[in-house]
Amino acid sequence: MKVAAAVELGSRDKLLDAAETLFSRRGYAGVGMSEVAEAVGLGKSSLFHHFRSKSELYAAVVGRILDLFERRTTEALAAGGSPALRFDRWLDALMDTLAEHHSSSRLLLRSLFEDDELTGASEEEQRVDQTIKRLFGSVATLLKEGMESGYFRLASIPHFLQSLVGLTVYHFASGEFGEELFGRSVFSPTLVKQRKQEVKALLHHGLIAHAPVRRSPTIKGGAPS
Amino acid sequence: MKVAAAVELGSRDKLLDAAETLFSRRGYAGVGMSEVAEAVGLGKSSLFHHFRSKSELYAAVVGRILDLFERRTTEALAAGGSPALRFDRWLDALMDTLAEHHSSSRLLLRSLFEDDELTGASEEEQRVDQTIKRLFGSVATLLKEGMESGYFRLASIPHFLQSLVGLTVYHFASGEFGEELFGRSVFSPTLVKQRKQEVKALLHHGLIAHAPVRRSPTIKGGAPS
DNA sequence: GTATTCTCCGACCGATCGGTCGGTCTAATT
DNA sequence: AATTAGACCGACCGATCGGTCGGAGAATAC
Repeated sequence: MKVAAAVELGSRDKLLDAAETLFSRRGYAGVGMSEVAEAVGLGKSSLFHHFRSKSELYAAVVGRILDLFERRTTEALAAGGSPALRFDRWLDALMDTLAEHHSSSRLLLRSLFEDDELTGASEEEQRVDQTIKRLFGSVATLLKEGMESGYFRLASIPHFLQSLVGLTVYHFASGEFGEELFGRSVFSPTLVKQRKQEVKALLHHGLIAHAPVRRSPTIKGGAPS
Repeated sequence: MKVAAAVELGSRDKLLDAAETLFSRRGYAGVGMSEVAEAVGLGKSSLFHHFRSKSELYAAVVGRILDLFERRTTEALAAGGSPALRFDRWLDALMDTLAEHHSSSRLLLRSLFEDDELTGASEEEQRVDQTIKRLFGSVATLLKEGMESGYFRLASIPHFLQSLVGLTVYHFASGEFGEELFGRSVFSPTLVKQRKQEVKALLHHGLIAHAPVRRSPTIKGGAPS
């Protein structure tokens, strides 16, 4: 049985890693099974030894990163504190995870907005759907508590959720376009830190100034191109 | 010569329409040329009569909706007024266009976050890139003016742009997931109106309450599922 | 020692991929 | 009437698609 030193990944995990990168970049249909196998130096038949079908491989990839997000979310929410504190901790955890796991944003975005990448029938795919629901459900609960406690403005919770996804996941998924817009990778440490600040500032103050502008924030970046 | 009544679309336009729907749903790699042709009752060879290659077809589809967005943006910005007024008009135009043109959001999102859907070499694809740059450039200019005039809070313009895309384009691209979250299609008139209000409220006040909550907005929707 | 299990592979399958080719039919030009 | 040009199609091309099959090689179990 498995004794395996921690440093050396098994073939299965290497395949998952390679598939994750490829699927995140080109989507389900854009990646071939032989391509995934070759990426880790295996034959296509060996890939089919570890995963029975392409859809199973994809579901495994998505399931893995979804589990990661759920774990981080649970951690951030489980540790106590006011809704304000827990929300802030969750937002940090979310953006840290998106930032450190480069392919996660695109994979997540794809599974949110591509309806029929998978048929949605197989067991593992249903598990993916359920995980997403649970994830959004626990954040929704947090938002509700935050509103009841007066920390959040009263607003539509579904819209709130959509806004949070749009503000965070999309940004890290914007890849080359984002890189051109900012002049550096969206994953660069300074830019990640900036994004956190900008999102939090937006959530706190909006983007439209009220009355006299009191704060004198550092103004960064100009028009693109 | 073309006399063609306005009601009957030429084969080329019908192909573009069909391709737009299919590409928006399943992406470049996920759509076959024969599928596009069959969708309008033509043979594959006839499709290749109108478009020399698949990438040319895709570029034509994306170029067409991008031109629409540029036209609407130019209209909204050209009509005079304060930066505040012009921004508000542009935001309305953007979301109206996203709402009425169902496939546009996904197509736009894909061209923003899928780097290598196309090779990026052919002329038409470069034109797409340039249109995107021009579009974002003119909005960036507006934001800059708005900040100088004191209407907008001072913030990073690239981040501001990313936030706007995330708040608007993603929402309309969220398809089935959005439908499940809200209990109705994100394109339904009431939901479109709601989204406009929510986005504007977010831009004006953020999502975090300050001191005593003054406004008493209609609270809509609860936790999903 | 042998049986079992795991991992991997080469060869192959039918189907579909993007794309080509030769040709037909129709309508406008001359 | 003859020619041209555009729209369209069936048949076909080589390549690649997801997936199968039988077996090789090494390790573990008994």
